[in-house]
Amino acid sequence: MTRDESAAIDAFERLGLTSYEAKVFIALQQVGSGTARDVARTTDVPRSQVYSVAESLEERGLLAVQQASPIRYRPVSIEEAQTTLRNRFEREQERAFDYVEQVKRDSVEEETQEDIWTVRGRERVDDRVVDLVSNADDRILFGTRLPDLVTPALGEALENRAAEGVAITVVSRDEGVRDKLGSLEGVTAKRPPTHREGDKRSGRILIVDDDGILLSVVDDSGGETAIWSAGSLFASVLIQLIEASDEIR
Amino acid sequence: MTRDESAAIDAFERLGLTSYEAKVFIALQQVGSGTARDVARTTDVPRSQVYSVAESLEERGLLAVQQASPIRYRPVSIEEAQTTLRNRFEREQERAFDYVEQVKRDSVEEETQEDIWTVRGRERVDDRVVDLVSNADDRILFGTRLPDLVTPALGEALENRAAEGVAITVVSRDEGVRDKLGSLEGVTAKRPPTHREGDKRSGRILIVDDDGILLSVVDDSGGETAIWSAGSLFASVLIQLIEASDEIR
DNA sequence: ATGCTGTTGTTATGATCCTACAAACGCGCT
DNA sequence: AGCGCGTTTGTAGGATCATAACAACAGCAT
Repeated sequence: MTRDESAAIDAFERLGLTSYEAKVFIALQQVGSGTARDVARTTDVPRSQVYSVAESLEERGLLAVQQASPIRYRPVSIEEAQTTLRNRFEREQERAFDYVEQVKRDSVEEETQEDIWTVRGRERVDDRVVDLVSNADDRILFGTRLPDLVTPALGEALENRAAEGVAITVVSRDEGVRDKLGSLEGVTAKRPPTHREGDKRSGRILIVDDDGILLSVVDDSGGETAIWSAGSLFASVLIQLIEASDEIR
Repeated sequence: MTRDESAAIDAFERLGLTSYEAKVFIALQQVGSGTARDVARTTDVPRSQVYSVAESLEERGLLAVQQASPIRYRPVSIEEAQTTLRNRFEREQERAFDYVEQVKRDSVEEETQEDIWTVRGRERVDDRVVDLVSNADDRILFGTRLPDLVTPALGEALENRAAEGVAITVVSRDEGVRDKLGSLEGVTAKRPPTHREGDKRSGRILIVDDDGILLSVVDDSGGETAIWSAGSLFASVLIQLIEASDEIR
């Protein structure tokens, strides 16, 4: 069992297959088609188990069963397997969220709660940044010294807002960041006036209108953690404090 | 626990969450945000379990944790949760199939094996039909008495083939089927010459070039099962037998 | 301070379920 | 009988579910 193979099996497991199912499917893709014995030979799945495993794979639409003696199995094409799995995923997701949308509380007033939230992980922070940006009505201020933190999704969101007349300022001491975002229609890119030499931990800063703020830091191992708040007194006070300093402006 | 709710929980489980995780996520969407106790109140998840469950949900990016006392939890928006899950799915699928593609045997000769395969389930049959159609070079003959078995994907596939100069004939005694497919560019729709009154079981028939055939039946409970073969002597013989009769033509 | 009460967050402990894995069995064939 | 095929049964291990116990702490009356 190679390193790659067990990684692939793990991935299949996260897609909802059991490890036997993953192994049988992979084995069948290797040998093209074959009997239970053929499959058992190329994997460490016991032959007696192949039958039931193949049956459940058939129900999932990942292989075809030939009624013969001995029974032969044949995998569907890779493309077909992918679309089958994807369709299944979309169907389940729809079912799951349909209900959630039904029962979701209309959280109207809740926006003004005095809450500061923590988000861990680069992608999570990405999502939150885009979400905040997308709700901007008046102005957006975004800053980071790390080009990696400027994602395509952020660019799109900023462009959309700019098209709606939202004033957008990007602040960075990194030329790449300024070029990438400054080239967008309606986006102004600046250098921060001061330069703190020892700054190796700050990640990004985002200010939206006068009531939304996000601030992230990057720890030693590269993990990003952000705090954010929107529509709270906290947020507006923090914004005032930050903008009173001349770090960004 | 309503019927809908447990269905939604099942769907979340198939997406890879545990039932506790699903319950906590749903509960948080209902209440907006809250403490472990709030969550435990609106579900049957024991409060002591909420903490660890919420932690794993945070790792999945489905909720945010507020560092306070007591700890407060807040779900991400439904849209964000969906894209997070979808991204995860796509990533895993890519990982899984990358490996499969690496090791997939170049099954060259294998096409000409003498095999007849069985496919169970409407969607599976749909997929196979589209796959066979897409590989047609010369001509396609498709027939069914059931309008439901004419899917959009089939229509597209036929249109594509027609554009490549493949001769396409659709045979049905159902006017709706003839209209739907006959209206496509390059598709000829016909009525079958004979009419067997007692035919309540046949599903669809597909003949591709002179070497691919698929035949499906519908059982009492509406389930569809198909047999098919391509590139085999079986297939060509069957095609000759069928076309010798005047049932379709 | 002291003691009481209720809550919070953590941890431990069975019960239960599913998968992984192994072995045996019935059957048809030669 | 001997052999391969397909089915069935049994067991060990792990994850999840469900409940309980625990220390730490805040509020409040003595």
